[in-house]
Amino acid sequence: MTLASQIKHAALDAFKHLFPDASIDIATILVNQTKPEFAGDYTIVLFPFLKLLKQRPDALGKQLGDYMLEKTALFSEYQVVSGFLNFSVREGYWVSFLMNHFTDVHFGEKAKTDFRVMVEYSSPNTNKPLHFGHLRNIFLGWAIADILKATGRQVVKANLINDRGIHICKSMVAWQRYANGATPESTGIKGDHLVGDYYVKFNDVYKLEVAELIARGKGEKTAEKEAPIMKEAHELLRRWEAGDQDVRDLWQMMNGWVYKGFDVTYKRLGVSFDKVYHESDTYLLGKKIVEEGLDKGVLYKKDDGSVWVDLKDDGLDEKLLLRGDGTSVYMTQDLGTARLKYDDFKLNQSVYVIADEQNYHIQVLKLIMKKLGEPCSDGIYHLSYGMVELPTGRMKSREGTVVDADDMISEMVRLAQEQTENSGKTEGFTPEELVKLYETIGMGALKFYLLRVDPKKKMIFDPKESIDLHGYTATFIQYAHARICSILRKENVALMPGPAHFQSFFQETGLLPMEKSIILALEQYPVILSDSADEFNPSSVCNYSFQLAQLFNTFYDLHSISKAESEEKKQLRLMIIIMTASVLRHAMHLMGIKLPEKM
RNA sequence: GGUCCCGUAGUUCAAUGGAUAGAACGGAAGUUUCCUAAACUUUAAAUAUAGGUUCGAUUCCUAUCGGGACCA
Repeated sequence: MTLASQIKHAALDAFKHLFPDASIDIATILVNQTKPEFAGDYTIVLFPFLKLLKQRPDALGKQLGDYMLEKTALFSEYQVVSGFLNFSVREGYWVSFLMNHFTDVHFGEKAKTDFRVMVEYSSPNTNKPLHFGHLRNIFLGWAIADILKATGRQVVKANLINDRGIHICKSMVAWQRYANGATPESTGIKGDHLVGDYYVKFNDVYKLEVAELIARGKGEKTAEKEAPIMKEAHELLRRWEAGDQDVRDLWQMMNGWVYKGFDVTYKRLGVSFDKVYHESDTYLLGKKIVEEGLDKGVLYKKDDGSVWVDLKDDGLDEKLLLRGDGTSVYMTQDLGTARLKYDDFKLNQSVYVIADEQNYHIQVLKLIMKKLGEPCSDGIYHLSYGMVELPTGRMKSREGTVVDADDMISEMVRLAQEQTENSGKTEGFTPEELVKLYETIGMGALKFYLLRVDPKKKMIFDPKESIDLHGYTATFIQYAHARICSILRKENVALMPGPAHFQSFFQETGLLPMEKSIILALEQYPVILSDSADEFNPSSVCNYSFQLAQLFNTFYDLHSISKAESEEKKQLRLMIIIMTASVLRHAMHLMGIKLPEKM
């Protein structure tokens, strides 16, 4: 049990004993870290209980403090300062905590349960390459999946590829018309980019054709409908749905190029999936579910044959589920996929990592599933994240303002190289090691940049400003880690030595403030992890890791480890930095970020 | 028109209703015979506005002003 919750329970006991008549919920007991300007380590806020217990702050604090001091062995002293009860934790607690955990590479994790959760993330369309926004999605999905895993869930990482629909048909038309059979092999262009180029080409041509029709006197709406290239795209889609072999072959070929391209990017990002779904496989199941819904009377048909669900009782609107011509909409295939996911894995929870522009869509999906009596409807959780925008607003592929993911990765790695070379830190590395190092620093910076912000908040990225490698960054954490490793190398201590390496001769040694601060921070890691899982928020892990690295850097500047005042101090500090490095590695590993041993 | 989200230092971000609102970048001033200065120390600088609830509000409620998303 963590220290904070031990204190809560101790306080609850004290309340029960001192005020047997009052009933106090443990949730109302607030235990905070004591502000640095006051003496103490942890603080109980007394205000919530004053009225209920008819007590003055000082008197209540004294009773509570005396009782807890006597009944537990945790505290050395306490002070009451205007409604706050500040406890100082015994040094022995910190030292034995450190000795018990400093070699535990799984520190912070929870025991495995059989709670099964799927995290669907990435989920690209196959008509264009990944962009900066996708990166936020991918890193979030990866991080939250690993956080859930570390806190005891069985996790399935899933990717749902939107491989069918008008968008890919647009690329197909443009390719047929203008590519002269160009392939990734013949052009040397990465497959997803090649297909994306023809998607752009489609829009260019489309614009011209519309303009021409308007010039010939057509209205704008009509022109947009009648532009030949658009009609061709719709014709392709119709033939695709009808199973036309030529169209299917072309579709398969071009999607194949895209998948190859995506795989290269995924590999470089260091992410993978346990299960990949394709919407071309699930949309028919979606139609079936809609028909079942009609039979159950949950859904209804309008005169034109279209199928709807009425959500007015839930404060929403009517929602279309099948068009009059029987073709499906996004919602249809999402219903199919949702059931398939459940059937495949018997999930307790199904997490969708999807941008907040689809808040309404997911809300509706969940509601419809519930109405249809689908088993996993309550388990649907929308990990909704804010879009990544440019200072000028949203990225728009039509305006060419999209920041490409592959470009961004290369740029970050290049930046890492540039800064490493500028600071003259390339000595002692082989060329291969340097390549690896630049990749580690560049990718780390990119991931951290996108994960350090609360997912719910939209973020603004200015391509003119490069992502920093100083301050609140992965680089900062990596550097702290490398410094620790450097010390351990010089001291001939393994990164993860056995406990036997250290003698248990620590008594009350007189911890320095910085020594205690770091141990205290380390002690909190399990809470950070568990909260981050509960809130689906990796940014708190980033935040914590940065603070821990900051503490270490301050400590490092203030106190020598290898030339500590005594052998005992040296041993203590070695344990502190071993555990610090270990926790940093653990936390960053969950973010998909590597920490070098040398940089 | 309807629903929802967001306004915190110059900038990018923190702060389960709790003590004097924290960081980072940028600004100013310092630190290298000493374990990696990608670091450390000091310093100036912010809760959009007006009400309300509360012992206590950046946080909850109402209105206004600004920004954004979605649904016809």
